[in-house]
Amino acid sequence: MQTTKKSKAAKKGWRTGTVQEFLGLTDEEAAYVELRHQLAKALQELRIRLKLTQIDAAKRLKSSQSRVAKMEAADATVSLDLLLRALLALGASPEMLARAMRRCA
Amino acid sequence: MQTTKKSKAAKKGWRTGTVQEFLGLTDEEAAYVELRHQLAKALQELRIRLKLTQIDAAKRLKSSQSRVAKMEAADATVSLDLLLRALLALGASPEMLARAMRRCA
DNA sequence: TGACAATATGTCAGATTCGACATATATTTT
DNA sequence: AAAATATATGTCGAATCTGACATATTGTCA
Repeated sequence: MQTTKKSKAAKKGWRTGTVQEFLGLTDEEAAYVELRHQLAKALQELRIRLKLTQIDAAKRLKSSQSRVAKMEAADATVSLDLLLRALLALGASPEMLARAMRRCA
Repeated sequence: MQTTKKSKAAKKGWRTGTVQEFLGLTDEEAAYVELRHQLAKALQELRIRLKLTQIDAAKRLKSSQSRVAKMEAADATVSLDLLLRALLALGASPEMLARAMRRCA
């Protein structure tokens, strides 16, 4: 779609730009947020591939359903630490983690 | 050197095995520890490549020299979260992180 | 539709992790 | 080898993160 969407938006008087610009994030912060989202997504995909409910997953992780929901939503109260431990607990391979990292680029 | 070292050790009456076996870690715990160590090493390598002292690095990370030392030592009081934020703050690329992950395999 | 399972969101006390400081131990320079 | 620099280790109050629970919302099937 290239510039189509953007120029249409401009006509309507919208300002355009990246989320990063809008929130005034540094590159580092943006990378951090992106990383969290990629890992969160990887976690959800893995859980679903294993055909587990969030409650099932919570048991394996020795956590609670609500926390699993927050992990998958990359909620601000969830650390990268927890996300990674959760992925490992569901059997994610280093390869899988590496792929998630790559997606941030 | 294959089995040489191991068999020599056996002759001397040493028990052999992995650190994981010795400490009785689950696969998940072992992977977590390994991950921490790889990231810690990557951080140190990056800092040195940038010719920064731990104090210099601490300033960029808005942290303290002692904490940087602990990060590089993969100290138990340092979270993966902090390690990753530190790497990003020093400008590590997603590619670099992916490589560190891979090394865990 | 209404019941039921799954997921999402808000809150909080206890646990963990944080930066900072003091101090010990290398390592380098003179 | 003493001084100067760099790194490592111990401790602590404050800040953040965690699991658990309550509750709301969404999705699914009879």
